Parts: sequence; C-alpha cells; structure tokens
Amino acid sequence: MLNSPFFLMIIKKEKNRLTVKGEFFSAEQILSSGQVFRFNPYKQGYLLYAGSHIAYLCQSGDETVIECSDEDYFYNYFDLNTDYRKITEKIKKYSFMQDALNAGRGIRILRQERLETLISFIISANNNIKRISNIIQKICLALGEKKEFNGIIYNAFPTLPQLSSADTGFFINAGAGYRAAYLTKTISALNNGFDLNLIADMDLSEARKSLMSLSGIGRKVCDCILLFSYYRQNVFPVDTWIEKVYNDYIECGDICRNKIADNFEKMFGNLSGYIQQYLFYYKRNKQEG
DNA sequence: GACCAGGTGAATA
DNA sequence: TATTCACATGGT
Repeated sequence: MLNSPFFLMIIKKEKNRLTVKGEFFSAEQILSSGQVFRFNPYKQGYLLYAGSHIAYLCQSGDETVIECSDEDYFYNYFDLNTDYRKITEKIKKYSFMQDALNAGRGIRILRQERLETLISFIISANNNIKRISNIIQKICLALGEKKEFNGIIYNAFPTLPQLSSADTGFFINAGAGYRAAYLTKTISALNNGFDLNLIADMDLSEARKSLMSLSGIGRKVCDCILLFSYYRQNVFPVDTWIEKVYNDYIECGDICRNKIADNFEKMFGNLSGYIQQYLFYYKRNKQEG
C-alpha cells in the first residue's frame, strides 16, 4: 500500500496488481485517446499490450483494477506519480476548455516505449486508428515474441532486431501501404547508429531536428513521439482533429498545421500536451456521436 | 466515385 | 521560405 501523495486518487500497488480510484483515471478514456493502439475489449474490461507487457483493466464506478505482468512498469506507464488534479486546476482557467475537461477528465499522458511509439506513429500518418491498430497487430503477431500471462497468450512488440528481419514487402503485406518504405528506412537508420536514447537529453528544437531526419517522421509524428514516449509536455501535436478545433475555437483561416502547433505551444507552454489530449478526445468523440 | 483518417516527402517557385 | 501533389488502404 502506498501513501497517495494526492487527495482524490487512491493507489494500491501489490504484486501483479494496481488499484486506482478517483476521477482522474478512466480506462475507456485513456485507451480511446489515440495514444495507444494495442488493446481490445476483454470480459468486463480491456486487455492492453505495451512493449512486452500486458495488463487487464477492469473499471467499476470510479475504481479500476489493473492485473498486469509488472506493476512497476504500469505504475510508470500510466503516469501514476503525477497529480492530475493540479494540472486540471490550471487548465480550468481557460473557459473554452470546460467541456473538453468534463468529457475527458480521466485521460492521462502515457509513458510509452520509444521504439514502439516511433514505429506506431509512422504508421499513423494519414491513417485512421482502427487501421493503425490492425497493422500493428499484424506486425506483432509475425515478429514479436510470444508471451503468456494468467493463461492469456499474446505477442510482445518486436525488438529492433526482430523488426530488422522484415523487408518492405512484409510491411506492405501487413497493410502499411506507402508507409512501408518509411519503416524499413527508419529501422535501417536505427541499426546504423541512430540512438533513440540521445533524444531524451536534447533540447526541443534539437530533438525535433534529429527525429525528423528519420523517414516518415514530420512535425506531427515527431511531436506525438516526443509527447507519448519522451514525456515532453510542451509539445502540441496537430492532426486533422486538432486543426478542426483550432478553426472552431481560435481562428478560422488557412493557417498551416505547423503554425497552429507553434501558436498552441506559445499559448499553453507546459500544459500543451495535456490540453492537446483533452481536445483531441473531446472533438473526435463528439464527431462520432 | 469522392472524401476521410492522429501526414510526409519531393518538386516547384 | 511556402505551396502543391502523390501516396496505400479500408470505411462511409
């Protein structure tokens, strides 16, 4: 049992199990916020796959039980050491954020693995989330190590050597389309001295310049990688949904996405990543309903 | 068929 | 520097 450092969230950490309580954790909201592509409904909850790990999330009321292969891994993964009450208190000051906050209060910024995030978001370009998930699942099935937890068989995300065994034809066959060539080029760069760990110590512009030198990584994919696997909270990835939001709330015009991202980042600073996630979730779900 | 989905890279001016 | 276009694929 941990002493929770904040009020509304009670966290219990036991072997292979986390218990989370409070308004700032929603399995449904986290999984459908577009950060993560490997999960599926299972029994009363969801199975979630991350790197070589697996978790079963089951939420009833405001309590979520997470049965998982590694409780320390998922404690960090779900960013449970961060007080989202403090963050949302600051965001509340922006009146136009009220609805988005109320709709997605249970969202958290995940701390995902670098290689998996990088490969996943190269695939995400000009694509939709269902297809992205299918493509990644095929890649994991074919290349990832087979694992077992509590009787559930699953595949880990492939390691770099495992990814390197695939050629462009394999990724086309997995459904990646024209992004297949981006993948093999970038995987090749990673095998030839490009060190993802060095990005963590660079300042933002240097990190961007470096990541964007890889094939298939432009400003938006780069910023998703920085936010979801390097926890750079001061980036504001701008995709088609966020562009709609900007046109709705800020100013409607023909401003390019990079400029929108720059403007949002100036407006919101270190709150950028959080605000981006609340808005993405809100806009995308409202559209579907 | 046209348009869309967590856009990028190359060509062009 | 900014603008324009082609690019796989599956769903609506």
